[in-house]
Amino acid sequence: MSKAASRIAEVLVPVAIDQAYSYRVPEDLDLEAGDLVEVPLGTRDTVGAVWEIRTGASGSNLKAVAARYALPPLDASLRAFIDWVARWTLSPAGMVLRMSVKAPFNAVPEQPRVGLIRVGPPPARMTPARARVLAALEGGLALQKRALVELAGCSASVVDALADEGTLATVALPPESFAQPCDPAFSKPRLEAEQERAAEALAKTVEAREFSVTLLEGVTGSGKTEVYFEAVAAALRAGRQTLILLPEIALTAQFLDRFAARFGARPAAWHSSVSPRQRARIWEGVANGDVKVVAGARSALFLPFADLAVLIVDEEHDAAYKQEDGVCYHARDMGVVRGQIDKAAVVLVSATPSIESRVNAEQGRYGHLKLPTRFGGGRLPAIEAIDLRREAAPRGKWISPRLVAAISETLGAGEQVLLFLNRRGYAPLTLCRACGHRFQCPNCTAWLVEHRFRRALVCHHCGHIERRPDVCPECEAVDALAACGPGVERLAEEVAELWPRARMLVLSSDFPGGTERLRQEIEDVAKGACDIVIGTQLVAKGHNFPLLSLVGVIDADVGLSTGDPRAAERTFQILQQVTGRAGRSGRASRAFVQTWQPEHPVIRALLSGEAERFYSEESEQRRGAGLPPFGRLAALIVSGKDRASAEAHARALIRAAHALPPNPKRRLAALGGLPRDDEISLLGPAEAPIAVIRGRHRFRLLLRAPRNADLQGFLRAMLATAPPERGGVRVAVDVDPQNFM
DNA sequence: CTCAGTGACACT
DNA sequence: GTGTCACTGAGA
Repeated sequence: MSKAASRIAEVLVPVAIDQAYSYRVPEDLDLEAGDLVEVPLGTRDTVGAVWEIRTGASGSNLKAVAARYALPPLDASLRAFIDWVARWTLSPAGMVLRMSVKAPFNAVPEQPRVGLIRVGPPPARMTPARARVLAALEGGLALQKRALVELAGCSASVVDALADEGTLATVALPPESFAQPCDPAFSKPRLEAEQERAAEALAKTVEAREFSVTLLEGVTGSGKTEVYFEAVAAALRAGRQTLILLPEIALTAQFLDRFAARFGARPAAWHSSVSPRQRARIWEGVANGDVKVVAGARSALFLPFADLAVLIVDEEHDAAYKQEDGVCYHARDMGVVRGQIDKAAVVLVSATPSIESRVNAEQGRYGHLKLPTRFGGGRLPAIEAIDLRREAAPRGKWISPRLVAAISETLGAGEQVLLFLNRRGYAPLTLCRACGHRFQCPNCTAWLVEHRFRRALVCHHCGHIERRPDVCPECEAVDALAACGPGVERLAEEVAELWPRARMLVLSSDFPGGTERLRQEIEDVAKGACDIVIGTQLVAKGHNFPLLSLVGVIDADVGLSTGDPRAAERTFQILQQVTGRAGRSGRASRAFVQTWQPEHPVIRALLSGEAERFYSEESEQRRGAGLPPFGRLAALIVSGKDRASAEAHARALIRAAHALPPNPKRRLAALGGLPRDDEISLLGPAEAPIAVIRGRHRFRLLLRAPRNADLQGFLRAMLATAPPERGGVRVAVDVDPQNFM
């Protein structure tokens, strides 16, 4: 009945399953570990990756592998990485695999690309929208319909109508541009002695062909990018591959062009707006080694590199490296692991490194290269504090007289101004002057933020939105609602009053038109398309605004008292980054920081330029509190539609933790106090839902452990003994969470 | 009695 | 993640 021995493939499928499933290998199929195959799963056929081939006594009771895809196999190091990430994040291995393999299968079949081009006379009836379409096609440019619609800001039907009238015609476009070969010798810049030393040191770590991590810490404008490009050059000379990770928003044409100026071609770009077709091609090119350099957002970390030599994490402190949904991971930390498994050189780059990386460098776990001065003799802006207790703005205004004068002066000199305020919307709080009613989110403890443009009150916590009423819902007073405090919209109002002739742009994450449009706007600003930029934190992120010579921080204290243990670090980083935006092309520049608490350690360190002092004070505090990087943290987020069942489940988890076998290596510490030796302490229980997001009540349990404790082991045991999730209750695990609420 | 909507469950 | 099955409540 059964054969003596048959080959069995252990196949991991990209669904929420933690183990590989066993399939029989047909006689005529030659399979190896790593091969991508099609296997039956339930009623359907799905993609899978062969995790292991073994011989078994009988495979006749197993389903058979259906086929092998003609794609490069996942090599042993990628498989090891996927396993490692799954264990670390406590996610099903299949879900981690999914991040690696979905690209080549999502591609739509190659379809000819068509563009629209102006061929005929203007239409009989001209409208503003039609005019914008024609303007976009000025100079015989051919654009794809989607791009054209976006650029002209009109609907697709406007374009269709113009095509019907014969004004526009479709033409075939050449296939999408693909990664061209990069030349390490294309245009090597002249580096200064300091940069050159750092560049050589990085190139050496690449040439060593072994795992290493180096923190490249350089002030804004110190030429960090040019320095790490030399590590890329070293990899290219060896014919090996490079991955440059960037926060999503920093992946602009500006960055890609800068790369092209050095290497003669753009790298392969990998981010959310790259088409599925292009993704599939990049995936294959990376797997077979043809694509040498990828510049990508965090998901690029899971690409199947054939021969990764160097992995660069630019702006390594950026919170955007944290993936919050699905598999919860931090791309910087997982990048270090990938480097270790692939025996690659890892380079962490920042002007304001995370405390974690800084401490690792100081303790000798990472190499440490510093670039303390600006390239080309450029000077860091002089930072001045404006003590709002003495120099407040007039009532209902937010720009103090001294900053107003500086702005006028700068505009008069034809230079750009950046005003930074990390608050979206018009006003962070609305209250009734008659009865004192404050508009609060029905779900969260947060105030509702007025968005005047949208005429709405919005919760920035959970997304709840309601119409802004004219009448107080409490006392029914008419016209008594008062906006309290500034948001960027309100600041824009003030700027428009003060400098009516200045060209102004508000950049915030709720910018209408999405990321692509935002990227475009940022590039226009860099070219001088506006005089005053008002921005939330996204303006702090690694863009060059070469014409900028004045930065004004409207309220430096926003975010200092949020209860998040990383609040001080975040504020320091963002203020350092945003004030560093000024004067990058060597012109004299200034930064003004308006604050209510000039003696706060973060503000003091910023003003004195003593980053060292901030880092050592903050590290000491972290050490004292047992927080990362000296201790470890994990959060369990319990969510459910029904508040009571979610809360009950959170309590059941706590009981499960306390009921674990009395293992001296894994004792639960009493609440509060520091975990000693290898104890793990449970902070909580959360008495109230921290938020209600999309109708789900979320509770958070926090676990704190010493650095060497087996936190994952503890969590696994805790989850295994807890009652099963039911009643729509979900538990998400976040190991070493970056975000607290 | 049917049908859409919801949740629990299994998938080799 | 996704398809299936059982169960629920609204409507003919």
